[in-house]
Amino acid sequence: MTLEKPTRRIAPTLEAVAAAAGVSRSTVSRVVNGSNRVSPVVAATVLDAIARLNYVPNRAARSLANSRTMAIALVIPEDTTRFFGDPFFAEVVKGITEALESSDYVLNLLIASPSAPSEKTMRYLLGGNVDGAIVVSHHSGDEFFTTLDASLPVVFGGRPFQPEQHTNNFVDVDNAAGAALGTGHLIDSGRRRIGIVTGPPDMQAALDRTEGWHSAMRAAGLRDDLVAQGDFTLASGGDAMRRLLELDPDLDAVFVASDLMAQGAVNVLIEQGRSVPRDVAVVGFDNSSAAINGAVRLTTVNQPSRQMGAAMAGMLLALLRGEDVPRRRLLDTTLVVRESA
Amino acid sequence: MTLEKPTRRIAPTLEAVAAAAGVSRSTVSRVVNGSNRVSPVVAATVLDAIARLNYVPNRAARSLANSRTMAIALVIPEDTTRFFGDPFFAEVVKGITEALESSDYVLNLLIASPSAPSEKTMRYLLGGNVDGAIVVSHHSGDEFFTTLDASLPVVFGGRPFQPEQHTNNFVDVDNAAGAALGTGHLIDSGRRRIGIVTGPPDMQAALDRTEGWHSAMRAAGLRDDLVAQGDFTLASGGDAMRRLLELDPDLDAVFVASDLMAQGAVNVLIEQGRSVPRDVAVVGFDNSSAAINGAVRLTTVNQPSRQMGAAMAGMLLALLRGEDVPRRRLLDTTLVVRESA
DNA sequence: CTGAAAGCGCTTACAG
DNA sequence: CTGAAAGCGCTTACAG
Repeated sequence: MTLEKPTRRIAPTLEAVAAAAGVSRSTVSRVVNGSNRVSPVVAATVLDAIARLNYVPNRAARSLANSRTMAIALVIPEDTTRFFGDPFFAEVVKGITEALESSDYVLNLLIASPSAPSEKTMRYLLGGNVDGAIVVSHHSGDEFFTTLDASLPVVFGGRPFQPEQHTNNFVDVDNAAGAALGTGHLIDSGRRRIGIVTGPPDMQAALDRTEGWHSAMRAAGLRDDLVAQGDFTLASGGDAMRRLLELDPDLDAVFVASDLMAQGAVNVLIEQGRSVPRDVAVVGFDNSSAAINGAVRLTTVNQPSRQMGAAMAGMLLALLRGEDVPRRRLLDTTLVVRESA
Repeated sequence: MTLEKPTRRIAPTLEAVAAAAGVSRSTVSRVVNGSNRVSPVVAATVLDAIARLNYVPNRAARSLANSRTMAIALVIPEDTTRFFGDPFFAEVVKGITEALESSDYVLNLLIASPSAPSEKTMRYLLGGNVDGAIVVSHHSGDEFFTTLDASLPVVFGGRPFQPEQHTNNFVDVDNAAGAALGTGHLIDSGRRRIGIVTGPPDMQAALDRTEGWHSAMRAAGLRDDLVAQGDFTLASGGDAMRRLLELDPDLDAVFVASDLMAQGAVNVLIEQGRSVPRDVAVVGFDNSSAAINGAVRLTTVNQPSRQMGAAMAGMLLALLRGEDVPRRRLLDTTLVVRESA
């Protein structure tokens, strides 16, 4: 396909290709779909005709005939600003789109409400408009999505809150282990009064990270009572930091459950005249661009966000191919040491 | 549609509804499509059957029959991380999705290369897979998109670089006027040595903002030679700021063509021991969340990003309805004064 | 206002 | 390996 000036000329059909190649529609269909039950010579003739006519199969017709849409929904049960405002998700989306680029699937963007999906969203997902779905940023209370896999192949970005007796496919990191890793770095560097800024309790990853902090603290014989809740936004990180400072002005470190929140926390620390990391050391989570964009470059727990996105898409693609794939995939976290701790 | 447990039951067809209602398929089709050529009583019966069977029309069949896809492409000719990394775009996307929520259209995400679209992208766009497209973050050199409107209704987010004799539909602000507004604020507050951090020269908005700065400076009789180029990323803003400081260590203000870059510039200023705004005043552009997320809250030129997104979607929807709408829409910028200037 | 019928552009058993 | 034919689930003139 050369980059000629686009025109609204009538698109050639399978029929036209068949006529041009002097074969039946069945045969053209077979070569288009890569069937091997076509003789090489005939296939070559057909391919030639396709190129000559610049034939592109009609998706709707194809979809109607074989009931496959070649579309995947990217479901984001989250406020857009919140979701796209976090560079971690930008990387995940990038991984997904890259992995899909070489496939024939297209991505349908479905922004759903954090609480419950709209009727339009439900109808769309259940109405056979997509072959599968990737759900990112899942919150508890949204059982619609966790039971959606009864109707559709679904992969979650991050282990979702699951109804009893139900498990979903997902790609994630071991959040508890990652949090323990980050907290351990603070402990190892001699910090003793270590607080945490958590994520929202309706997200599994937030809960797991909090738990990792608790266990690392207890294992080191340190008090794990300095807790303030955030919601994964920058502003909430600052607010939580303020509360921690009130709870204990003598704290010497804080583990923050996301880099964006950590950036907010660092801003507040500086604002209140504390030096980072001298007075207060800060460890973030994600290793997104938020970790290097702020006033202080953050030491943080790395999540391979891009690969996670690619893994989500890869898992879904395998599912759609009917392959029997491992239903959960945990990637590794690592510690990235920079200035903040 | 109640939130019952999704199952892979065979979806009821138009045919089934017709049988249940005791009418022809034509009639059911008419009530589904809101035709008024149906008697009220019959319509009621049909509606009842539709509700009872939980009927949802098959998109593919519909699309095949009337060659409308009810899908819109959101084309992003930009690196994902870059695009989604800028909160300004997050707001625009939010405006678009909100405006589309009440329509029957779905949004297909098309991430294209900044240089040239992939063959897959071109085929998709020209292959009748969408009814229209919204192109955001357009760069020069990409004539494919600016000539795409010969085949498809297209709306640009931001006035695109246009080939000669060609104009595109777009929604934008008057970038030059906005930049002059921001620069004027610096001048009015007594600053005299005012630099600029520009956006990339392959984007029209960047060029226009630079021009607005030039004209405001010249109108005030000030030297407009303190220029450093960025690319709308945070890091580039910092780099450009460093260069400006080398060009003239005595500069007392800088107009930065985006908040994200301004955030980077502020970081560098602080790092180099300059107080903002005392030593150097900074005015950004966008009034995105980047303006309030950094170490210093930015004075900035507000773009109504959410409304811009909504306007893009609205314009495209009108075009798809066949309405004769104004092909370009300029929204107003305003100055938002905070701490940085 | 309503229905019978053709048609949208593919895929897929079924024969051969 | 190849083709004729039915069928996917809708819409839309065309009659009446």
